[in-house]
Amino acid sequence: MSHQDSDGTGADKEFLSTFARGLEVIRSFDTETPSMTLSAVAEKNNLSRAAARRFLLTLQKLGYVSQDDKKFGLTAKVLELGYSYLASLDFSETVTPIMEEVSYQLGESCSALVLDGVDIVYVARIPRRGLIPLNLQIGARLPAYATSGGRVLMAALQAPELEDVIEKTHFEQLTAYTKGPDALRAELQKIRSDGYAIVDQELELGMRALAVPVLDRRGTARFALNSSSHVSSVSMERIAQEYVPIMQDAAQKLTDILP
Amino acid sequence: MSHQDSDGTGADKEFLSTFARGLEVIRSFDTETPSMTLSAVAEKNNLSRAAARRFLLTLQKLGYVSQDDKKFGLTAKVLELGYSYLASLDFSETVTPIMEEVSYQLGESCSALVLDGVDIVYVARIPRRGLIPLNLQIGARLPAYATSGGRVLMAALQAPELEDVIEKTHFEQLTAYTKGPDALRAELQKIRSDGYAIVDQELELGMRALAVPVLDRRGTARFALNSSSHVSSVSMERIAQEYVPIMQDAAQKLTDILP
DNA sequence: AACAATCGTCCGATTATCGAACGGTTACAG
DNA sequence: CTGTAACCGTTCGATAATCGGACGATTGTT
Repeated sequence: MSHQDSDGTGADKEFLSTFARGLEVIRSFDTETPSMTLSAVAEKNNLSRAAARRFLLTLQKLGYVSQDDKKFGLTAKVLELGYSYLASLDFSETVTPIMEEVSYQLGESCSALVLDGVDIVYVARIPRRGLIPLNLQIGARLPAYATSGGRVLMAALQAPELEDVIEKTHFEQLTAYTKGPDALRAELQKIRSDGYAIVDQELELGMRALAVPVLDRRGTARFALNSSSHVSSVSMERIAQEYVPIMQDAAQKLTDILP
Repeated sequence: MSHQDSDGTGADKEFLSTFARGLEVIRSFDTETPSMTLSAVAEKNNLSRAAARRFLLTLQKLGYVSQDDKKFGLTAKVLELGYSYLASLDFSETVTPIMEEVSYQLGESCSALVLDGVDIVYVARIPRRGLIPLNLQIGARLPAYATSGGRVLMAALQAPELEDVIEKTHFEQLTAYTKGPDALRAELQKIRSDGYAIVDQELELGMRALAVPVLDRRGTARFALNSSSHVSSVSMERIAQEYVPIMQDAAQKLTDILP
């Protein structure tokens, strides 16, 4: 027996498969199948019916799923799991007010986001009044390489981690302006010296976005603040000259606050 | 028979304790302890260090936790778990636009929420421009008994379920206006005949809230729409005469859309 | 009434999980 | 640079947790 895994069986002595499978069961509920019968859950997760039933009963006893006439569905309690993460960030008291101030000064939405693999994930958001073009809620994901927030966070990575992200990224020509890996590397250099990133219609035509990194006192990037606007409402020059100082000011305030 | 547990040991043949303990480990990360050493996790969850390590390594391999110099912390990926639930509601395409319309017409925030135990949980939200008095994000909880949304959803429950909720509720005199269990029962009767609920400063002084139930075509309440405003901005009469029809109109539109 | 498609339950077989014990690392102090 | 403290990593036999095939019960349908 090898003590390393990576053999086909994948059986790792310190991998709790029951736990991992249970998490998969939670994730197997999605838009297409918001509620499933026991058998459907079993099939979707490659479990025996008996096993699927054990997972569902466990989740039910814990309050994470409810049963409605043979069909099982998630309850709002599963949001508490994600909430553990948001609570561990502890934004609501300290960070949100500063973001509201930014949103007010710019007259635009303002979001906080972190890097997770090759994606950015929204962790806080102050929306702009009016119809929201991209309806991004907390937990929403976008590809890091094509977003301003993703770029400032990538720019803050160490070389090996950055290479890892770039390698795993699936570069797609989302608009005519979307940069590829080589142009991205050059852009990251610029971002490092500038201290902010502006992305002009690379994710979606008509949208411009600005982001700055928020560092803690040790100088490590904890998350990014971003704001996006329509091309019609603001020029690139105005973003660089008016928006950037406001965002950097907010980022500095946050640095002073963060533990 | 005796196939029921409820003996002290609690060992239930169809309860996957490894899974349940793993979920607890996720939830043990909170605002006070956003990152913990292996030993801290073990202690907080009454696990041996070896066991805690297995849970953490499993979570790490799945990408839900990351390790930073002996300290473990959740990653943004745990939000995906909660996202399974939001995806299963599938609000973003259909429900949100209607809520935006309501928010625009009323000039107030508009939220969608569901009942989970004795709490309501926000599942979608269109915020009002300006400083938000209660900064409620998706996943946030409030006590059902003192909120308009909670009341319309309680009013829609069957008698035994309703009794269960009332019994489990911890009634607190949150403001001078907060109703107790008896007044609540009477109020629920009124809500059933009116088809909407207005709560006047029972949760927080200065805040009034209106909610209507959203039914599916079979007539079961799926969630509630709510809107809250400052006492200074709108009278009770205006809520009843102007706001209610707009909300009920939106609820009807949603009924036609829902599967 | 027979059928099909579910779910619930049981129980011996299997293996996943457990934890005590030991060894290693780092940090700090004398 | 020895000693101590506070961590973490690893191992392995013991044990309990989990598995799943088989059968029975239920429900809805033709």
